[in-house]
Amino acid sequence: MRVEQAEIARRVEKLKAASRAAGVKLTHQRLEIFREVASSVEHPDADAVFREVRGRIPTVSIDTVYRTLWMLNDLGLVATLGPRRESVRFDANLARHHHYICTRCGLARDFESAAFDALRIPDAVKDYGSVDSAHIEVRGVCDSCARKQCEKQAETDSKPPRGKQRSKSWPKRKRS
Amino acid sequence: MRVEQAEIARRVEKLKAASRAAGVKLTHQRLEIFREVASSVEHPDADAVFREVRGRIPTVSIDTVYRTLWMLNDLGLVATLGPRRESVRFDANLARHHHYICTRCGLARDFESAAFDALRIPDAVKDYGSVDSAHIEVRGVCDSCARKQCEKQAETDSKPPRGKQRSKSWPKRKRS
DNA sequence: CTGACTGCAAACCCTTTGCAGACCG
DNA sequence: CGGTCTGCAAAGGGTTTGCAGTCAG
Repeated sequence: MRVEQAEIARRVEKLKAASRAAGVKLTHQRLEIFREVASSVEHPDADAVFREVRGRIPTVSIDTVYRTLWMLNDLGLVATLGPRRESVRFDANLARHHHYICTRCGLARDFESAAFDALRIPDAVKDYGSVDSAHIEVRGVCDSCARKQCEKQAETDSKPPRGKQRSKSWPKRKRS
Repeated sequence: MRVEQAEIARRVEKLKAASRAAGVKLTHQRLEIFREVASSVEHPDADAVFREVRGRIPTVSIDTVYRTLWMLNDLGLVATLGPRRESVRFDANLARHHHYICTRCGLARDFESAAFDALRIPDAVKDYGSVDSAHIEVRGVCDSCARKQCEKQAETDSKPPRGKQRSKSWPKRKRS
């Protein structure tokens, strides 16, 4: 699943304008990195972007991906997903939206909720500090993982799933 | 700010019951690690728990903290905060609640919203997979950081804050 | 007593940074 | 052409793991 061409083009235009305005150079690498985030609905992390972009520019380095992603973030062209810090995922959808996240594989998807958007943030929150954004985070197990779970259940069979097996159950991203 | 004694005691009882039920040993270290998460409202990460617990058990190692935290998570005695994976923060408040997070220092606080809890999750979400939980994540800059920002503004003075200064602006956690 | 648990140290991996050459504007 | 940007390599720093001794039950 990808974002529509028209929307991607619109986002790229915005990038061009912003680069000019900020006085940063719009290099081939930067354009492709942005294009990747802008056309994906997967909320890729740096490594995922890297793998994709490498298909088009075989010489890009992961460093450039990191640097560019943060630059885009500073320019306000992408947002980060997650509480912030380490292993962040990026998001070029700047419209108001919310996230569904699979706790097993990390899949992230957007959804909208007019009902929530109409809600007022409780006053108690303002005592903590300023409010820049508010969104819903729904967690669950995505269909794909649920299916795998069933298969695994079949082979593991009667063993009670008790503690201690975390590291193995979360697939780690690997640099290919 | 800490959780009340009575609530902590209740949580510890639950830990004891769960350990017995799961057949895992309730060691001194595990008890103190859990007690730390259970009495904090800071949503500490592994390192923060480590620093605190070390005050009471000078010989604990960070490894044990990690192992125990994930074990508690597997036992359902603590939840994780954030989309999951790496540099996760833990939370022993299992009641329905929401999070305020400072994008500058990472401070995390709970709040409640009956209005949100009454909302129904959009049907579109169910297409992605099962729904285990849903909560609001409000992001902003906490009062403490806002104050520091002002001071810094004073010395940096007239320089326009454009792009490229991210690494420096996010204080990194350090092991003491 | 004995298997589960701990601490140690080293391995892992993701992310960042210094630097010299490449390239955009 | 000059300053920015890139790729490389190495450092940095958080998290995980193998192992042998220790301790809860």
